[in-house]
Amino acid sequence: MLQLPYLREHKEDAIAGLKKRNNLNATETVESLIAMDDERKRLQSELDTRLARANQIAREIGEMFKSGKAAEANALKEETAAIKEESKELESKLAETENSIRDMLYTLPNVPCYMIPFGTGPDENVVAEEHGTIPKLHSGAMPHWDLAKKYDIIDFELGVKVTGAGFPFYKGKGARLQRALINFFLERATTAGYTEYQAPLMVNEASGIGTGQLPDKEGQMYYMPADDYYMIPTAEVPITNIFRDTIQKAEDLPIKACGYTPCFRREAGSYGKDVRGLNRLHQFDKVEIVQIVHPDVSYDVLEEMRNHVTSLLKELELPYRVLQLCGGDMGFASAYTYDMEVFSAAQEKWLEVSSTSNFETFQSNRLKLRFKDGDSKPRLAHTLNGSALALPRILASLLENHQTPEGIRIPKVLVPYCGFEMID
RNA sequence: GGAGACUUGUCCGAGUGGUUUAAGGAGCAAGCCUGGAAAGUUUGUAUACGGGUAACUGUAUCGAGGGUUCGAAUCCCUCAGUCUCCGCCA
Repeated sequence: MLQLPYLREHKEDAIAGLKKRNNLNATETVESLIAMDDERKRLQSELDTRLARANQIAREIGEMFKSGKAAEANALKEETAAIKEESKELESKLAETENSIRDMLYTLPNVPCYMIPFGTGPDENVVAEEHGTIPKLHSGAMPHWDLAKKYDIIDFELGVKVTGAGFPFYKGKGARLQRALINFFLERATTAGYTEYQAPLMVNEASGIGTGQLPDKEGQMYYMPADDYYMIPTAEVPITNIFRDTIQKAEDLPIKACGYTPCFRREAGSYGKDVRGLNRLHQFDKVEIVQIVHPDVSYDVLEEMRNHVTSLLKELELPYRVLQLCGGDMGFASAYTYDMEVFSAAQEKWLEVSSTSNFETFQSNRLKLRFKDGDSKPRLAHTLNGSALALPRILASLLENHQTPEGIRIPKVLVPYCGFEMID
């Protein structure tokens, strides 16, 4: 959520930035927010005047009762009736104005960093880095969904029977490989200084609001009405919300946290070959890394996180590229996003396996996540997160790229984690 | 799921309608004291939104939200959470 003082002081920058997101009427929105905020201030100070008077009267009445002047006290009481009525009216107008401001701010996306290019969609993302060579597959090479069947390591039909489409079973070496990947990713994250958490897989509404999934995008999350909980779409939600409503000490920054969780996404309306096999699931596994940092260093930290993610891909011997997303393709809360994609050799396409973003103060403002340097005023921290990594597409790419006529070769780095060298 | 007790500031803790503008203590910070430190002592020590160049000042916040009252940490209602006991349970 953007901050009103920021919108006031950097109005032109904010509007220009929002326009990078194809935001049709950024100017109008920002102008009307500022006007509503002026109104809010006016109402607030009028209300404060009334309340100050009412408090004063209450104190005077107290004194009078004490000194036995009950009659005078009763006379004073009459004055309060009018004040109360005015206060009530001002209060409800104020609440109304505050709600309108809040609703508008909730639906307003983050202002992209000044370095972010214009662009209306995925085609205009910028390739920031490419690494590795695309493997030449032997004749008879298969896409991962056929490999999964051939080696009996993933069962999509069984998932449909037990739950529904998008909830596969991993089986035998498939399951062990998943577990190996999770352990490998967690091991690398904790070595890099991230504290590991095992988080709840359901969150309450306040947490969904804190990281920006609510109130706008409840459609992407599974919802449990009996208890008013949401299944997490990413570990970012519980892990970042650990720090909601806190004031950190500057010397404790950066805070680095990571966690493995299954992730649940409804992804309504998806279909076709883009969602075939492991390409898009309703439940998938992911290791997430999160940092809470001082605003001065957040862009250095973003590069650090990018390097962390790409080093994993190198170790897994997967060809990858890093995209710098353009304004039109960036997520709602992000100021700057890198997407990491691996090449899936049999499908012959790039698959997104990580999205690593700097949210600047957009999340921390919603979360009320601040830090304090000595006696200075609390300031909003910057938050960042990244997938490190999402499993299914890594698995798809591993299976397809490393397939041989003899079986699927496990990258060396994973062998100690899964305990076998080939799936055959 | 049932019954009861409870939730106060950074922490502990007092407070059942009006000098509570939240006692007292601990911690922390600064000053004094000291050769230096400890002890002692004094002062300060929350957050949000306003007004003011500033000193300062107004309002709100005692788990959350509502209500009663001229006035609520205190009384009433709803909800959440913690603890104890009972029931059920991996």
